Amino acid sequence: MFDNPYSTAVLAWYEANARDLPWRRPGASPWSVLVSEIMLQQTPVVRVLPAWEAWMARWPTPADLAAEPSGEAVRMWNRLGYPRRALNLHACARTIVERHGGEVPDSHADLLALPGVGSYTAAAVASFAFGQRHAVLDTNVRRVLARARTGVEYPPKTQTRAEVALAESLVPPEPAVAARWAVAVMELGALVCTARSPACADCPIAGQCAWRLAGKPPYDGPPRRGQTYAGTDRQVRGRLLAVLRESAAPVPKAALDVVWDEPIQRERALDALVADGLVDPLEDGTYALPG
DNA sequence: GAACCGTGGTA
DNA sequence: TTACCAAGGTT
Repeated sequence: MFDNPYSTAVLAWYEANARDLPWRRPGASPWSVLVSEIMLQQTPVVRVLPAWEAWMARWPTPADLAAEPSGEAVRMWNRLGYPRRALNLHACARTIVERHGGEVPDSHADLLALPGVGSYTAAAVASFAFGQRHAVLDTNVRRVLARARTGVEYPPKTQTRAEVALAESLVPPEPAVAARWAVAVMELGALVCTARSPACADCPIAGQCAWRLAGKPPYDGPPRRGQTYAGTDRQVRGRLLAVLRESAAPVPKAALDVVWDEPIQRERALDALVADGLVDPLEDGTYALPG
């Protein structure tokens, strides 16, 4: 087996250009890596940095978080978005304490069994925290491979088996090199091979990039539309939860009612938050973050 | 497989 | 201003 045709150039580029992110430092614990990966799901690094610092200062180990009510995790999550991730992280902490002796498991299968941990996050933690050999396929890597190998500007909207097979075919054989490759190619996508205006002049594999060599043909597939937000249940849920986050005490329903005029949608959103375990309806008719 | 799940920055 | 994008996962 040989390393892929990009690895030498990408690894050298990473050595010189990697960001100094706290969860990448030598002393970073597997727990701190897991926290970073959950926080980074669909969320930019610049917004995760302060949240991660505060989280790790308060709950340096899974046991520290597991000892708290889940609502404290939701409150600490603040406005990072997708607050069920806070619930997931809290459930991860309890599972890690109850089933793994308080240590983040190192096997891909055990990681995958944790709530909120899918194939990407399991591979990322196994690779970054434990130095294992896995294909780590996130949105950055998908874009790099689409361009360099497939010759198109953007990957398909949903991940395909062909993309997984391609990513797996490029993983260097040595675990330590594979782990380095995983973080390096991801960083290349984040800093150089970006979605909007890629900096091909700074790219270490520009000479081997199928898309650039084809003259950078523009994307011609179906519209890659993002979800609209204004007026959706998600916006209502966000407002409702914000009220509870900002209140130290349980709030009367009237305090929730004022955040959205339309009662049908408001009730539906509140019911969904309760069903999701993000809101606790108390017996006296008030509402609170879960205990 | 498509829809849903938050929030904020940028062009 | 609207639309897209940001280290995805679950149903």
